[in-house]
Amino acid sequence: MPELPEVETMVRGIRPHVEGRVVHSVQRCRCRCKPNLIRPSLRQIRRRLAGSRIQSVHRIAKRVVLQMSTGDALVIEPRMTGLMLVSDPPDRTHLRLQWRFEPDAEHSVHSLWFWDRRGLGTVQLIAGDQLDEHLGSLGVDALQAGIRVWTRQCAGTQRAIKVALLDQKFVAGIGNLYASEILHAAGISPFRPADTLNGRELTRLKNATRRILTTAIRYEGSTLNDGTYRNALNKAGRFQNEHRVYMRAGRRCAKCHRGRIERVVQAQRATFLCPECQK
DNA sequence: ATTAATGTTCAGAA
DNA sequence: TTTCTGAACATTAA
Repeated sequence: MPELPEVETMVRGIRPHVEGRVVHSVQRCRCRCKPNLIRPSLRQIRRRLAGSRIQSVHRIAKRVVLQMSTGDALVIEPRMTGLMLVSDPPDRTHLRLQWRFEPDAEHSVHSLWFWDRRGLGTVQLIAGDQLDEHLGSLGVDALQAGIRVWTRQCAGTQRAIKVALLDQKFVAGIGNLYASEILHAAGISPFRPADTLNGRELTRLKNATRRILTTAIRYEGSTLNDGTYRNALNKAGRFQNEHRVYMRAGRRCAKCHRGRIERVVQAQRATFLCPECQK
């Protein structure tokens, strides 16, 4: 679930509690932790983090980045079910990592937590000069992408536009849920080869992307039926109530009132669309 | 009681 | 070079 709006909500939620804080200690929680959770070793992370200050908190695509005063960056990748929390977690058994802060008169929160039910998420400490290399060839952030970027990227691939939207090198931050919602809002069929979109459609795609993502941020993301996604205070998001196609197969299209929403599979992922108003 | 489905990323194959 | 496939893991629904 954590796509761009959910990760942005995490960042905004933890920022006031963690910016400026000095890390006192880093604890691995008592759940069985997978070997690929953290890099480098916990010992090295402790050595390089302890006593250093969190300078700022950013979102880069679907990652949370804690910029440390030492120049190091802590890059958290929630993947499927990871959460950043400053309050009680959904359950204790899936807590993975805890950062304790030095006591501070201006802050009531004393810990930051990484919680992850499925355990696919990662936490990596990256030296400052290696951050760009670590993030690799991420595309332009979906909220920043202008018509020039959309035009260039779409011209560069024949893949179905829905499949391209999931490629973080194409444009960064969109995941499976928002890809369907964006294409529906833009009135573009998910099957269209990206390089067949005309200028008018590219403009609609750019505008729909910004509108859907900013609205989803305002609603603090989507919490699906499994209830996994939560904001930093363990509260559910509200954008799931605004979905027009995602998980709505068989229901009438709320936009054109003609078609019924269909579920198809593209690149082994579910795609939802209205065959009447997406062309 | 198996099997399918679910959000993401990446390595390796086609 | 680009695109596709399966695996990493946990949980729920059918």
